[in-house]
Amino acid sequence: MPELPEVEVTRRSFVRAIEGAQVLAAQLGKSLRWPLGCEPSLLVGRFVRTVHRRGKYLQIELDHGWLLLHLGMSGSLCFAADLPQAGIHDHFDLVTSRGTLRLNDPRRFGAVIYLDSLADPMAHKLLGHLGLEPLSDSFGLAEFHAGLKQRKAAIKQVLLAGDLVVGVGNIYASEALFAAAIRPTASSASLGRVRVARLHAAICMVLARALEQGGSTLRNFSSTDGQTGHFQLDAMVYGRADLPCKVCAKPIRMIRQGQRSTFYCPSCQKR
DNA sequence: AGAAAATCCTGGTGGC
DNA sequence: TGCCACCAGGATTTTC
Repeated sequence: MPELPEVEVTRRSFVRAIEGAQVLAAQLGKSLRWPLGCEPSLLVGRFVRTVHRRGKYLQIELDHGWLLLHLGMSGSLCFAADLPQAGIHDHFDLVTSRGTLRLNDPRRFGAVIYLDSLADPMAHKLLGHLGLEPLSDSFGLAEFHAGLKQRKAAIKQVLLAGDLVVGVGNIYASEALFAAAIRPTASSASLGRVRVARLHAAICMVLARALEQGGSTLRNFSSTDGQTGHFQLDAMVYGRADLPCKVCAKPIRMIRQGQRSTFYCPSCQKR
């Protein structure tokens, strides 16, 4: 399932190729999470300026308007000159002069949304509340600490919520907390400066490493050129319930927090 | 009111 | 083999 590193890997894999392309056609398959917001034919003739990313959202900047794109939990994009006829799970094609950008999304939790040029894409309700970008300079330790202090929920759930820091999904939340030796159930506000600094560094490290490695692929993520990532090979705790901790050999524990599974080592992450 | 918890969407997978 | 519970990200709704 695409998390931030996967989304960034996807973006990088086609941004250069699609910049400057002119839209020749747009086709919608089955409906996604939300309606596109315009007739697909409205996009024809427009030019692609570039592709940005905010959190797990990709923003295709056109010469007139924007396409906001989310991969949900099973979405993937491919961009190629020659694509076979759309398959059962292909739900959006943006045919351009440089190739076709295709969204494949079996579970259809993903979305493609058109915003007209008057809209400020950052002000859109889906983006407006998003937190700091963990891979950018804006992810400051002081700001992160201040945000953590005003939330009482379990640290794992604060990370997951996305309104303080984006892109730390279920996998990376468990991994970052392990790397920082912090128990996922610890109250966010209870974390002192030293542990917050450790967590901050861990989030940066875990995401940067996943990005270097081409994103994680717990199921079937692949970037648009078909390269698959391999983060799952190095997961320290995620998906390893009852298996020995790679550091201390005690069994990894799985618990549920807010309907989500969390993995941690009770010995390495004592509080 | 604001924070936290529950719910919902879909389809692949694994257990029986 | 067929059925069914389960799981996932995150917006939305409900509860506290």
